[in-house]
Amino acid sequence: MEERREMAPRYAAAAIEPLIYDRWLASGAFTPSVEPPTGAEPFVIAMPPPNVTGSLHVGHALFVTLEDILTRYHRMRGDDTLWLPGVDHASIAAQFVLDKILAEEGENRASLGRDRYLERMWRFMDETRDVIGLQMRRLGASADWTRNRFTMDPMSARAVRTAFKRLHDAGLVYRGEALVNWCPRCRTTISDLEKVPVEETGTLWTIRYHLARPDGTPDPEQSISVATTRPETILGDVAVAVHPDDDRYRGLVGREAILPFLGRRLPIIADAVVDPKFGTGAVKITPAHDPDDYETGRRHGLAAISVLDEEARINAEGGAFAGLDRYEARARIVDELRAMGDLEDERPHQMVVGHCDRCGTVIEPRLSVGWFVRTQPLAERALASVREGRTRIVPDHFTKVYTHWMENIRDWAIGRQLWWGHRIPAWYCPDGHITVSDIEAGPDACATCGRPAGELTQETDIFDTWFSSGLWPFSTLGWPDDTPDMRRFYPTSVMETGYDIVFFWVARMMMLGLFCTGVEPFHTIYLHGLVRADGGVKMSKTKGNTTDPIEVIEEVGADALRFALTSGTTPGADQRLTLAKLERARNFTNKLWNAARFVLGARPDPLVASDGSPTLAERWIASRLAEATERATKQLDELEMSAYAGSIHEFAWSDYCDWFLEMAKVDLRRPDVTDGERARIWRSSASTLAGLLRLLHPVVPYVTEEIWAGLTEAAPDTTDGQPLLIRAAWPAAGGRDAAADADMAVLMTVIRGVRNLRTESGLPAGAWLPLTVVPADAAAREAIERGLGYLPALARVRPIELRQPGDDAGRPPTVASTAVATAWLGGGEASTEGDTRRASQEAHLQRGIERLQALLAGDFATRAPAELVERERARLAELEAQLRLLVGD
RNA sequence: GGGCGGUUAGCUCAGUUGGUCAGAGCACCUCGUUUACACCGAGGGGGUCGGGGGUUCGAGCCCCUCACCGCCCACCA
Repeated sequence: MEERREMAPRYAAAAIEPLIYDRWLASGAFTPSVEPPTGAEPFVIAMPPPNVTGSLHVGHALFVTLEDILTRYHRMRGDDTLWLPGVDHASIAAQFVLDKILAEEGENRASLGRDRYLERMWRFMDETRDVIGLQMRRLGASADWTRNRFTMDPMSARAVRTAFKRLHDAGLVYRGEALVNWCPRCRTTISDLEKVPVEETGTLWTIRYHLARPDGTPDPEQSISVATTRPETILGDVAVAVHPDDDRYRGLVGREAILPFLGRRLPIIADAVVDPKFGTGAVKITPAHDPDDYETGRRHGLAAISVLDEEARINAEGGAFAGLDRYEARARIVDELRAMGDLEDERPHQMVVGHCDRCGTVIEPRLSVGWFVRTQPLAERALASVREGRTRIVPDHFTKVYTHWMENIRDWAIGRQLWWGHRIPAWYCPDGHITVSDIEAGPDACATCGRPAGELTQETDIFDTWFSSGLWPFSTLGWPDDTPDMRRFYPTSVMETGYDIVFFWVARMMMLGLFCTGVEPFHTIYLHGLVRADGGVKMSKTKGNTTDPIEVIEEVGADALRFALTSGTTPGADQRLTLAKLERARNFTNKLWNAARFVLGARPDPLVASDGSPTLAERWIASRLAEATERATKQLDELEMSAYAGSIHEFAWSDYCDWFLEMAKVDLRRPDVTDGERARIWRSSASTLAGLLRLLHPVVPYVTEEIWAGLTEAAPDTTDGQPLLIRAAWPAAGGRDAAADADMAVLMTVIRGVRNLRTESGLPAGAWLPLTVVPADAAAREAIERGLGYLPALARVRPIELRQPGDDAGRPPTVASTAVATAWLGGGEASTEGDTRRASQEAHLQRGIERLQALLAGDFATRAPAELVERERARLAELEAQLRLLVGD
């Protein structure tokens, strides 16, 4: 342990934080004890494992902070707490990133081959995994690193195989042909979720198809025109469809048109899918390249002809256009149609085009055979869990989003034609039988015909990354085995993640968790918002407006970043991280530091036994601490992290620093104070500080831990002999002291009134002025009497004359009046400025009085609860009294 | 085309079940070198809570409607 340093006036977060993290790590505090503490409730928080594709951004910092707050809180509560960290292998994203790196090295997937490519990927993973781990630690993540997991580790691989086999056995996965989303650049299938719709202005071309004469040749006189945004796909046309009730085309149904360039005969069919009002009312049918057409083709028994290859070039089916890229082909076809006189129209057209979420390339619907999860049965259970309250979504309004998606869910294409990921554990035998196995080495023989393993070939597709991510809450704990961790830490208490991945991840975890384990994978889904750049725009690397959390930490410290990200937010709502917010948070850590510097520095030496009874300041702050503790506990239990941060900030800054410490100074410096009393007052300061540190530790763990270290030396009895705050107990709320609260309220009112009066009257701020106080009644007088000792220092007044109620003889024009007392300062005449202020104050009072009089004259007085009416009456009386004083009767 | 969220002081945002809720921080104005902190202290100015209706004794908070802003979902060629 480093030597105790002199506390500097500035808190040097960046220098201190790493040392503290090492202390935590060495203490083993992050890892749950081998045996769960007796009687402890389990608390398990789940995090979205970051993609191992690079370093963390400030959005990751947000989830680390929120999860760490809950983890630290529950650990202090004595719960059997686990926060299991890890990373996700992110197949498509990882390959996208690695491909770019390889390109710089003059290599590519093909030049390396599968094995060397994967080798290179593992090296890349090892590097980034370390970076992510270090960043999380720097943020203060008190996660259990002994259980650090990776979605590509053997434990996860086994869970993936098992889950797939069980789904297969249950008939919930199938292999089949379908039109899938294909990214020609990533060269893989992607799910509907990975396809992002982009509004674009394209072109709507109208193309004339000549009708076939009986001999099969095009009729130059007769034609039918179709509208399309994708002329290149006409090469795959197999029919032309019109609406059955469309009189314009009634006579044509059953006849045939001739496909330009290829001469294919296209039956003209009738189908209600056609909107007669759009375009020409006649639609070209291209089953292999359009989802609607695919369905239409199936209904009419039409062939599906693929004309594009995996890189979206025209294939051999395209005749003379073969080999051309889809956009080149489009231009050529349009040109030639125009030359032939068969391009009837060409106009700009607003449309939505699907792009690859990863690389931005326009997605191509592509006919292929692959593996799918039959989602409906799974979704029904996942819906019931939320509907019936076994899993709760916070904030609540996301329940609707979740429900809507689940109710309209479509089968999930889980195969990916990539290399990096879990290979689908299905084997094919030469006779076409499929064997699914959960054994790592694969099946011994074909499950259907018994052909030996040597004759079987494994599926080359890998799983969609989200399939393995979807098993996260239990694949990380040893499932499918019935491990101690499974029994102890499953299901998860709070699943904390961003709302942007509820479908990708949360929904899949719900479905797979329920299927695999039979229970909901988590009790609560807490969704946070996105962190946006200053100005409200989304952060993105291409825009260059990302915030590097480590840079921020080096500037203001991890605590400040954590506090800034936590406070002033609403669950599920986006937030902007501004410099002002970070500075405010940094100032707060500095404030704490200095408060501690004062308390620790004020320790009487020697510190004798305490003597005497607590002062008003001591009793009041104890009462306030009790209230703050109660509130913080409730807020954290209800996952209101922002409100928690705000309320403790308020308690620390206002109650403890601005009021209590200032009053404690008065008590400590009283000339007649005994050593025993001084010791008692100081111990109150220290123990309140200890309580404050405990309450604050979850959100600003470093600075509180550092101060705690000082406290354990200076006042061991306030820290339970616990050298590390991270292991200290969350405080139990003490009792309130109603009498102290009431006295303090009176005193604060008087002090604020006098301070206000000083400024309002234009009296010098630094001057000691005589004060006259006339209490409103005997009770107020007693309260003021009890707090009288604090008045001189806090209001900078002396001497003080405390009169009997009603005795306001010699009252000058400028006074401060409140419900509890009237007071005035001597030693100065009211300035001109004071006069104008008085005028505005008078108007203000007048307005308030009129409003209250109107209120009390109406139905309010008879219909509202009596206590409310009373309260308003009292307010009116007070305002009237103040006005009388102001205008001098 | 549906659905959701937002619109509160100059800025960034809090406002739990309708009744001191009109708030915080920053910014602004005045004052302050009292031995924790100027990354500070004291005081102050500033908002008809997007517009318009309605329910209620009483509405940022509930209902209707309109206007912007943002997001999500969606197969119209």
